[in-house]
Amino acid sequence: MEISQVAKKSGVSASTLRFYEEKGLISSIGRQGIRRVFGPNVLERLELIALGRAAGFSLDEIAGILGNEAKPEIDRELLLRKANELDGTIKKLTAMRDGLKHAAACTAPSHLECPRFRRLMNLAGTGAIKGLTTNKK
Amino acid sequence: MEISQVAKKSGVSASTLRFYEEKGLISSIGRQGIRRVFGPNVLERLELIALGRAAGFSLDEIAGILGNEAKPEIDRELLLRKANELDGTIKKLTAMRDGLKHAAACTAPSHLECPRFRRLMNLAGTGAIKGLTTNKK
DNA sequence: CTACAACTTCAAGTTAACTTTAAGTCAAGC
DNA sequence: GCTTGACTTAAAGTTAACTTGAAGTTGTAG
Repeated sequence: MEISQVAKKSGVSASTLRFYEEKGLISSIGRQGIRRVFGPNVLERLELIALGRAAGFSLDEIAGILGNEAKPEIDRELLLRKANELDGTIKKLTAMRDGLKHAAACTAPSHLECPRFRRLMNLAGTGAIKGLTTNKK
Repeated sequence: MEISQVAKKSGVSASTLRFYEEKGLISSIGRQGIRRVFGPNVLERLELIALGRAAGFSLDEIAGILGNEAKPEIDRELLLRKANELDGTIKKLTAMRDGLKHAAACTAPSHLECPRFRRLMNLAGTGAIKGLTTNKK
């Protein structure tokens, strides 16, 4: 497959594919003239990368995890650690969500006068809720 | 208070405080010579900013929400929208976590042969799980 | 044969939220 | 009166994950 085929099938743009190759995340099976040729397993690999990204791994981490073997064996302990990390994130976000919902419904004249909102502010201020972002767009 | 006092009390570094001021997120009450002087309500303001960040607002969004009034009144509908957004994020992360936990425990010889792991990969690949990041460090 | 779309490389640009650096100001202590 | 340390500004640097741009190459359709 040519790069545009891979792009179309995977939903990953050609420039990103080149970027991923440069980073060692994927590799082409060879060249036809100057053009990259990819094997079909690159699609699986791209799904693994997407999975890793969704789980919160950086590209560098993913490169380390997947290695350069065709059939990567992923460390189960690592998965568990990441699952637990996600668990913590989920708990914090849940506290956040509940606090926001309350604040939206609260009858206090100002949010600043709502004790629950204050608690939430305090939580956020102390950094108890940290390391969370939702991407732009 | 001088900037270092605010930094110490809030846990926000002096350079960040200047940066926030430049962005219009906070403001000093005046100057003593060349040095900024902050009023006590800047601390509350910083907590609100931290709360907003934790909820996934960008600094620009927060600036828009808080305005430049001393006692900001925050749009309840906006809070609710953000709460719902968080709800979606939580659901995705939960699916993710469960998938990872399963994959870690799964007895299939390779993750690639576990149907549940494949489903997870597919989810991530289609972008059903998207717009999520956990910050570095 | 020639045009053209799709590829190629390499370098530089983008965004967010800061941090770092260089050069300067200023009040206080010795 | 000089040093010190905490402040000041403005500009440049940082990081991640890409995207964009410029300039060149190639297979194919007409």
